[in-house]
Amino acid sequence: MLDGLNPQQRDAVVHEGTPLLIVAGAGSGKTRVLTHRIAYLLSERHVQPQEILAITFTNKAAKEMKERVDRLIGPRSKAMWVMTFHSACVRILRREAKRLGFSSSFSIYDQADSQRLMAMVCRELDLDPKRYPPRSFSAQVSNLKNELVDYDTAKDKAQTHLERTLAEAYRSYQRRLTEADAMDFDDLIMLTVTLFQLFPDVAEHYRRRFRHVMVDEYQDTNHAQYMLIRELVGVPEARTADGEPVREGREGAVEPAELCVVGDADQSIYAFRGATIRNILEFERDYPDARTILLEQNYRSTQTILSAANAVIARNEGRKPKNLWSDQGAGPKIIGYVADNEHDEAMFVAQEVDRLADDEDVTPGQVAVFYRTNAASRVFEEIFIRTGLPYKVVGGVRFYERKEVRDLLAYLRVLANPNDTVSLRRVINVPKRGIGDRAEAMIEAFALRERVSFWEGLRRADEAPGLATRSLNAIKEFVALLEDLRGKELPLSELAEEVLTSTGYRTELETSGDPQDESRLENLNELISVAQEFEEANPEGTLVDFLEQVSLVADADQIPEGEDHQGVVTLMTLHTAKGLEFPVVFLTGLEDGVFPHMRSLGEPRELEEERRLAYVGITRAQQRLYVSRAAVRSSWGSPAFNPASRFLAEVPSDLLDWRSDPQKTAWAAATVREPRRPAAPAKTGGRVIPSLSPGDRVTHDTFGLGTVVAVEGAAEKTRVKIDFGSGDEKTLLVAYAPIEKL
DNA sequence: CTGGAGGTTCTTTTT
DNA sequence: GAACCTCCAG
Repeated sequence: MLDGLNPQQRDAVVHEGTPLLIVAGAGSGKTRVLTHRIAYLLSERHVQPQEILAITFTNKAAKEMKERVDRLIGPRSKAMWVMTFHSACVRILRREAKRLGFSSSFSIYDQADSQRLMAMVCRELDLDPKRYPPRSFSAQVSNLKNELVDYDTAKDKAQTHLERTLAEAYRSYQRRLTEADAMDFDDLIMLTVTLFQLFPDVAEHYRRRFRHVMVDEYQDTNHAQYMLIRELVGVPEARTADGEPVREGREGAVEPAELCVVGDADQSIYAFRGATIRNILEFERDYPDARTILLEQNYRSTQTILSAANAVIARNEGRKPKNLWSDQGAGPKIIGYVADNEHDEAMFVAQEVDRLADDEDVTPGQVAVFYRTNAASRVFEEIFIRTGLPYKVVGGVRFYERKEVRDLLAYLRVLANPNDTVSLRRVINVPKRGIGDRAEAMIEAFALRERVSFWEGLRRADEAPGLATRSLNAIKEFVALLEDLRGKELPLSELAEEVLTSTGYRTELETSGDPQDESRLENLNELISVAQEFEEANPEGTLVDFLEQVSLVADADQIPEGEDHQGVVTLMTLHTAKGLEFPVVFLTGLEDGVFPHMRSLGEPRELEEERRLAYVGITRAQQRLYVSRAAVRSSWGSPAFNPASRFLAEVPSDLLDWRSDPQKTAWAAATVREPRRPAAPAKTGGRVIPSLSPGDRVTHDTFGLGTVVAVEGAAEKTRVKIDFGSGDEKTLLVAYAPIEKL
């Protein structure tokens, strides 16, 4: 059980009695430690499998952990709970739903659903979408829930008119959710915490059951998840989201469970969804008798790659110093490439993958391409298709986010839960059946007045005033259709097929002239085969189970499986890449404004998060790392000239081997981005903005002749430092300064 | 009620 | 350059 572990790993596996924090640098074998720890608990410490709860963030991580434990100890592992935060909470909530006023087959709303619902609520409250954007409201409510703030508290805390409006929308939104017998992603966590706090007997049940709680990627937990862990472990002290200590009234009736968390503050990249690095930094304060074990030996990458990663992350302030090391030798240098534009960059990647296959025995399956934003995947797809390179884009416009897929799922959801108003209204006129906005509004008003659900309103449509006969007939037909479908006792996949046929959805797509409809049909068939697979894997599975699984899939769950990733190049965002490793990694789009992202440039804290993202990206590579940037990149349809990413300069130059002359495109560094709308920047209108790089000679209207010393900043904010002789250097905004290039 | 024209926003990152 | 909204004619 302890074979092949280094001393620190061994300590972590056998540690006993007090809370344990494993600070696991990238590639330091943390999954190995976790799985061995579980196996050790079972075989040496006589812990029962059902007493173990191991929590991860993605299904993929959970699945991998489960498989590896299985390999160590065999089928006994089945009784353990190894799952994501969200699945674990759903499992608990389904059992106890009644206590919170939900049915056990409640729907789960993803981000798109909750945005739709929030849009409905905002319209109902008559809010001007310009001043109160529903998307922003939806995001803010999500943030509140991540901090366990309910709408009453939000209302009490509200200072401004905007905050009061938000609290109002929050209340209304939550009421609609409950009426629809639905929970959003954030509710899954928050309501589980509420459940434990409101019903001590439920909390105690789970505390008695789970004597060992393990949490992976602890640096990515938000406040709600932090509290959930506290509740599960059963420690009476906790703190609020603001860091204030609180002591709950109860004393633990059950001895606290043994807690073991694994994480790495340098890989915290989810602050935007409420993750707080404080959870890991202050673990020792939260759990006073905690032990911390550091894993610094890296088994993944060459020393060159690690040195680059160490140098970059060292620029972040206030972090605990950590130095990854490897005994694998230096390996090849990091290769840098400056492309003329994004097409050139993608072409370079494609050619390099080919070359590696020919010269270095590297297969496409060993290669990954990372980018900052999903939108960047397009160019790679175009070029890879043209060059015939096999690839798979992970995430992006996800399968389950496609319109037709959501439509079919919405039908299924309505069949499982008639109160699911968001889904019901989504499909009420899809395909077109003559129930328009007006008819829908009439029904809504009627349902509201009669205090019945929207579905009930539809069923009683003949009592609703103001409906045109034509609309009424259409509604009657629609209701009959759904009731007929609901009455059918069909296996899942056949039910899905039946929905497509009886609604006319399939016929509509088949007979339309739109070439895109062909791929829509393919997607629907794909969904039906997903349903078939589900049936085969879960003979007992219900429609509700299927819908739940579909709601909780993550991007990372779709990564091609196996060591060779089925022979294809894997393309994904840096966020999705966390936790993975590849022999060859291309880190693309290293431009200020792209990566680090434009919106982080002014914010030191966000910039540090971008840097951690860079650290995550670099440390995915095992053997070879490529870094590339494009001098010109079109975004939003118009070209942008971005300077080199500051992260490139943070990689020690002796580790980097530039494939092309960086001077070649240096001119672009200082070029001002083309104005997006010709009218917008009136001040610069008509004037030719000089593109400058260090060494250029310029003249200034008042300061006279000078030499460019440095260029910094992006786009309109590009500043140049110019030496006008006599020792005085001036920093000027290129866009406004009266300078001319000589 | 539908569909097309025209305008607007959008891009961080995700369970 | 796509996906979404709004407005208006038929």
